[in-house]
Order: sequence, then C-alpha cells, then structure tokens
Amino acid sequence: MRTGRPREFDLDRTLDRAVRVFWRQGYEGTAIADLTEALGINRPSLYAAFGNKESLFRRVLARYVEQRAAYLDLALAEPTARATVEHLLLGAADATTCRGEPRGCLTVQGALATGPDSDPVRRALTSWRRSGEAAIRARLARARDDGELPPHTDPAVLARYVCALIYGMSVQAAGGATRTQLHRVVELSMAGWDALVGGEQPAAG
Amino acid sequence: MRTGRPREFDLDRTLDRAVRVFWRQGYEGTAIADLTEALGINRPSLYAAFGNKESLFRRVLARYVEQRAAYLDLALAEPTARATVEHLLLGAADATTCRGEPRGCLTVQGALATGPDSDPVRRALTSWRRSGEAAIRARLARARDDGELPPHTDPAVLARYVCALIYGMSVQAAGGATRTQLHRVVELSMAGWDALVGGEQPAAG
DNA sequence: GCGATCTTGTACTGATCGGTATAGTTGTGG
DNA sequence: CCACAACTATACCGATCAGTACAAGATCGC
Repeated sequence: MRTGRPREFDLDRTLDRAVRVFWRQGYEGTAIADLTEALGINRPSLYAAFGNKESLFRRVLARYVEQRAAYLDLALAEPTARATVEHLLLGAADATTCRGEPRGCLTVQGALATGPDSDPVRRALTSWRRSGEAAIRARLARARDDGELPPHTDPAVLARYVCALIYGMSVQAAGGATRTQLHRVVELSMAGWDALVGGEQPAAG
Repeated sequence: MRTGRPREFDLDRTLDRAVRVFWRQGYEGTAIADLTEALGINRPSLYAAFGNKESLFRRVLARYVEQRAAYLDLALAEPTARATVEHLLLGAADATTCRGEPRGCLTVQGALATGPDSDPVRRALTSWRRSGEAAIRARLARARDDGELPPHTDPAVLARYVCALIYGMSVQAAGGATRTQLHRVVELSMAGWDALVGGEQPAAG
C-alpha cells in the first residue's frame, strides 16, 4: 500500500491543463509560474509530479498525441487511401479549431523555432511529425501496392503533400482561421485528389 | 551635416544578421545577448540603433519581407493565375531552404505560439500572413473575373489552399525537408491544379 | 499513539531576462 | 583648440527565469 500524505490533485486532470498552456503559449513562451497558476498547484508539487519543464512537456506531448491526434491512427485504419487522406485532413481541421481550446496544433507551434536551450524539445516535435509522415507514406505505399493508387504514384511525395496541408491548416488555425474555412480547404483538396488520382474508384481495368 | 562620433557598424549589414538570429531562434527564443554576440555590437549600441527588442523585431520583419518574401509580389505580377500559384509555391520552397540560412519562414516560425508578453509580435506576424492571403485572393479573383478561372471558383478558398501549402512546406523545411523534396510537392500540387482547374489553358469555348 | 513517508506551502537560490545609467571615446562645426 | 554631439564600453538595475531547501501537514503500517 502506498503510504505518506496523498496527493491533493488529479494527475491526468492537471496534465490536461498543462497541455492547454503549452498548446497556447508554446514551450518557450510558457513559464513555470504560468503552469502553477493554471494548474492550481505549487511549484514543488509540479516538480515532484512531473519532473522539470522539459520532462513535463514530453508528458504533455504524449498526452496531446494520445488524445488530440488520435485521428491519425483512425485515419490510417480507413479502408481506402482516399478515406485515409480525407480523414486526416478533416481530423486536422477539426483538432486545430476546437471551441474552448487553443487554436492550431501543439506539435507544430509548441516549438517550431527555438533558442539553443530548447533544442531537444524542438527536435522531439520534429521527430514526431516525421514519424507521422512516415506512417502516412507507408499507408499510401500499401494502397499503391494494392492497386488502389496508380503504380507511378510516389507515396513519399504524396505523404509530404498531405502533411504540408495539415501543417498549413494548423498555422492558419493558429492565425484565427475558422473550422468552416478549413473544411472548404479540405473539400478543395479532396476534389484535387479525385481529379488527380482518378476519381473515387480505382482503374477499372 | 550629421555631427558626433560616427557609428562603427553598418546598419543594414547588422540588421541582416539580426534577421538570421530571429529567423533561426524565433522571437521568444532570442535573447538580447544572442543578438549582441551575433551582431558584434554592444547592448547600448543595439538599443540606440534599433530601440527595444520588439521594435528591432519589427524592423527585422520588414527587412525579411522585403528581401526573402520578394517572390510574393513577383508572383502576383505573373500574367496568369497558374503562373502566380506556381511562382508562389516554388518561391516558398526555395526561400525556406536556402543553403547557409535558417530553414523555414520567419513569418511562420518567428512567433507562432507565444506567452502573453509576446502577443503583439505574434499578432504582427499573423496580420502579415493574412494580408498576404488577401493579396493572393485578390489576384485569383481577378483571374476568375477575367475568365481565366471557372466562374464557380471561390478565390478565398483557393487562396487559403495555396497558403496552407506554403505554410506547410515552411514547417517541413524547418523540420529538415530538402529543397528537392519540396519541389516534388510543388510539382504534385501543380498537377492537381491543372487537373482541377482544367489544364494550362482557359476554356476554349 | 508512533515513526515512516509522502505532499504541502513558503521562501529562497544563482542565473538570466530586457533595459539603462554613466563615464569614456571619437568625431564634427566653429 | 574648444564645445558639442553621437557612439562605445562597462557595469549595473529590478524582474523574472528554472529549480530547490526546508519545515509543517497528512496519511499509512504497526
């Protein structure tokens, strides 16, 4: 049995609040004082529960990815490449424009350009984005191998194109773009997909 | 005639160095000590020449836009909407992947998510991006009115789509994407444009 | 109740933040 | 040669930074 004085705050609930602070202000723009105030706990409690600022941010990132970027895995599980891409774009548009939550994407705006001290955090975000791109590329490669996409398509280029749209919409969301506006961008992108890849059905023979 | 001891450093040359520091580290990630070291001047000289950190950043932004984002005006002056869009995308791909210079775009990564203290700077960048989008939208609206684009096209959506690609490529460049990789994305995007808008020629009827 | 163990709040650390006072230096105009 | 103006360099300001020492408070096993 765990002895000692019990913690007076809920770990997950507190972590969720920390997610929003880092999401809104970025890693370097967030001071420990901002966190203790938003979390309603004292400094030593924060350090005891989450370690230093960087390790807290990494836990925040993990929770953000698990909750807010869950659409990624769902999208990859879609039966077709087209559905995957549409799910990705719509998921990004929605996740970056949630009412009552910060605009944009933590993995983009959390630490895009930083001073040397924050380099490890910046690299962690970059690494996460790259792994996401790799997963999308693998999914598109499978679609091509299955004959769903034309054999001449380059999954790497396609994945980078899709991710560029996702990151770009995230930047626009951070700048105040509405969900409706981003949905229009997604519609346009999917129309382009259909025009380029050849409609909603694979080649009929 | 200007009397007094002459300045020992070149203003423009020093400003160019400041551009690179803010470009690489972002607004909040840049300390005055970083600047004085990179610029080779003392703290009071910096303040006398450029004012405080925020006003220096605004001058840096103006110079960056004038030099590194010059492709924007050139693109808008292209004779066709297609040439404009291609110029924009290629210009962004090139400007964010210059050898020997920071990767990405200052107007995106300079202050995408910040603490409250840096809010004015963040808003200034957002405002600049929005004005760029508006200019592109106006150019595309003109193309539609001239009959170059189908009458049902929505210039606002199209402009947001193009800007999303630009910002997205900028994020990817900041994450280490190469110029060649981004050029492939541009090629794909332009193929989509042609497939969607209907080829390189306006309707012949 | 007692000691062990953990969390709490307060108060503090050295370092760094943006910004400046001040004195010394180097030039120009008369 | 002198008075003045602008720049340079050092050294400093209060505030804030991330991180912690320490003592009081709370809960467990015994």
